[in-house]
Amino acid sequence: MPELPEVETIKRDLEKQVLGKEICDMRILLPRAFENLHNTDVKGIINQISRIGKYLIIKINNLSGIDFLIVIHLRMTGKLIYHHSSKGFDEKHTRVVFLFNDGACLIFNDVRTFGKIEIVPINTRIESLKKIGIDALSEHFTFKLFYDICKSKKTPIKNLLLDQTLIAGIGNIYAQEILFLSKIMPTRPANSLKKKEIKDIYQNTKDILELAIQHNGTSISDFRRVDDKTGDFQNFLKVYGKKNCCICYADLIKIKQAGRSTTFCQSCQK
DNA sequence: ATTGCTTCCTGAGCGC
DNA sequence: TGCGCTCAGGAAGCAA
Repeated sequence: MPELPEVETIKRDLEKQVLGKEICDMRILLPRAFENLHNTDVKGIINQISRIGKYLIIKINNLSGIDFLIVIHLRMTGKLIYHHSSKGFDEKHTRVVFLFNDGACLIFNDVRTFGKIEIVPINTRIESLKKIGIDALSEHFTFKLFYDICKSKKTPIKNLLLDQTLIAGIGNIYAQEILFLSKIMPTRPANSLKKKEIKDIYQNTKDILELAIQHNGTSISDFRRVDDKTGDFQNFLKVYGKKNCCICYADLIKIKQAGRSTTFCQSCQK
């Protein structure tokens, strides 16, 4: 599932593949893939691609009207695939197709249909980004800020890491990896953590997200890059989907937290 | 204010 | 082979 490193990988791929290209039309196969579909007149040149948390933001320079943004959240199974032709690709689970004036296209494919696209004129409030917290790789995400967030919440540290209104970008895979590397039990109330422990979690968050980006993300099941290739970081995971601890070989414990599975080592994580 | 449960959705994997 | 069941989970919406 695309978390910060996967979305960043897609962002970088898109910068190489579609930056400067002109969108001339859009095919909608699943209308509910859109958050608020007011304007279907999606035409213009892609002149900037950015990311905040797990959101991808594509800025369009509209030649005959107001510039706008295409804001995309891939959720569980969403993919953006570039295809050199607007024909001949696998139509299964294709929800939206952005057509370029050179005949190529960008396909939004999404098996479980949880992904969302929002198209908004520039300088308007983006509904989906309204409540989002600070990006985990932003320079403004400082240790002091993270320390204060932890000290102000008694929720389990894993739930805190997953709360996008506090810190944006961490999902279920990386939250577990961060806590394993930090040797912290995912169930620990955030405000019970010592300064050194918070420091470790903070540093591991930055380190693992950056390392995962270097490996083009984690392809557990559905994640694919824009050219349909997989990332590599699944080969470096230490707890997610594992049965035994890679340090002490003990059986890993699996529990549910906030409706999502958590795997951890009872003896290595305190 | 805060926390936690339910809902959306499809395919993979499993036991029989 | 095929059926029915469980599981995967991000975030909105709602309830406590």
